[in-house]
Amino acid sequence: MPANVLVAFEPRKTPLQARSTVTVEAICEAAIQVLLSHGAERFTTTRVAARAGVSVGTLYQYYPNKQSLLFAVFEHHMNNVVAKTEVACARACHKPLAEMVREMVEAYVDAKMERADISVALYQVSANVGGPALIKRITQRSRKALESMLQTATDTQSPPDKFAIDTMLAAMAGAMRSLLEASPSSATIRQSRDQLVLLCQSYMAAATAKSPR
Amino acid sequence: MPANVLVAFEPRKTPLQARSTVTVEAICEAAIQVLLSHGAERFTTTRVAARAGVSVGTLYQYYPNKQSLLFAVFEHHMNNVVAKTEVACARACHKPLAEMVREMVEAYVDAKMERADISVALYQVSANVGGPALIKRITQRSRKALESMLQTATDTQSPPDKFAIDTMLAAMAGAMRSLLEASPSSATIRQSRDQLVLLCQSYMAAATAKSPR
DNA sequence: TCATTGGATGAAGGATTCTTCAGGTTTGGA
DNA sequence: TCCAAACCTGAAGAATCCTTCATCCAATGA
Repeated sequence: MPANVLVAFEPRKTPLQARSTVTVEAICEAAIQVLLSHGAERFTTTRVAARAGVSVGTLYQYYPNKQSLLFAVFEHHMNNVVAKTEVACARACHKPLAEMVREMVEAYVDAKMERADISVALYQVSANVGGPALIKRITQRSRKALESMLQTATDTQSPPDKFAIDTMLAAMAGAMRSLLEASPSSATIRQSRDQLVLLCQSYMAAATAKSPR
Repeated sequence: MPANVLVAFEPRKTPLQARSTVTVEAICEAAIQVLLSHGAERFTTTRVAARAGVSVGTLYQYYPNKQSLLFAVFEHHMNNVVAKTEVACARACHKPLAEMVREMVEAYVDAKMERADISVALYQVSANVGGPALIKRITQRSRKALESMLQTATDTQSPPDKFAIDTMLAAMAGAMRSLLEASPSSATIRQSRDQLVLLCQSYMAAATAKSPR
């Protein structure tokens, strides 16, 4: 029951005045910082509030519990990444397969890297905050975007199927995680990104090459 | 400082009599069960002891703290998986590249699946228990085994480099995780395993095809 | 047989943490 | 200006948890 899992994390109330908007953003940002500096184990609502420069009570005015705060940060980050991936997919339609894949992978890597600190921090949390349920949703969105794009490839008749796409998405996530957790130099990032592009390109080509030609 | 991180998790004393060996194994097994049924957040030494049918004090006789228990289970599982992968690598020497990769990937998937419950349970924990440090060690071992194997491929001159191998390992881990967390049917497992084989084969071929021919 | 070492017990101290709520402050419109 | 709504505060209740240690039981070998 993914739905039931997720409703428990809904925010308590939405900020109306400008003041509270600032507060909520400060809380989210503080949450990330606390996650990074103290780890998930010692992630405390009190600590978050202190770092955000507000009192605990304020935090609980917007998030019914600790998990909902974590979930909000998690969801926000994931939505941001998928959104950028979707844009890349839309932009890459009607091109050769290899080019499509490259643009999509690069967009994904860049989106993750844009706030590498958040990405890293959230790995500690995803499992304990309805992560799987959310990841399922996100994967579906990504798959749809990819399917639409791949159907318009100029050099393939039968695009890779659902399973191939899901496998690729999971592989990308894994490679990305390993990269992020190594706190890489920008040179390493470029190199790994190229490797990931190659991986996805060759897999997609192989998953396509079965029937046509 | 991976070394300093890891020493803090060393067990307190090793069981000598048969009785205590049973106890320690019961504790480890109970740890997994508690992890699965209660989640990492509510993973408690008291709960583990209760499930193992011993008292908390007994637990602390063998593990200096909660983390060291988790770490022991984690390490044991990882070592088991790498070991089986290494065996597969050794067995697959002096064969064509594609066959090598297939045997190795299948061994990896099978090893993970053998105790899928443990694999799943540990995802919740790896980040908070010196996981990254251990994973680095494990990755190095795996990489070495793969490098040795790939050098003996009968149909390639220049095997894939360090970066390609690491990328593949990370991708495999990611795909595996996604598979495990979906609590798949045995049909799905076979299918995903084949996809993963194809992914690794095509990537390794592509990473090789650069210079030679 | 019996002393010695290994093994097991579980109540309780010490420390955190989550969350609430009664009461104060600020904002924005009438 | 003034008031209602939005916001903020932070001490404290309630609930866990981690870990220790004084004490007892079991095994082993001399």
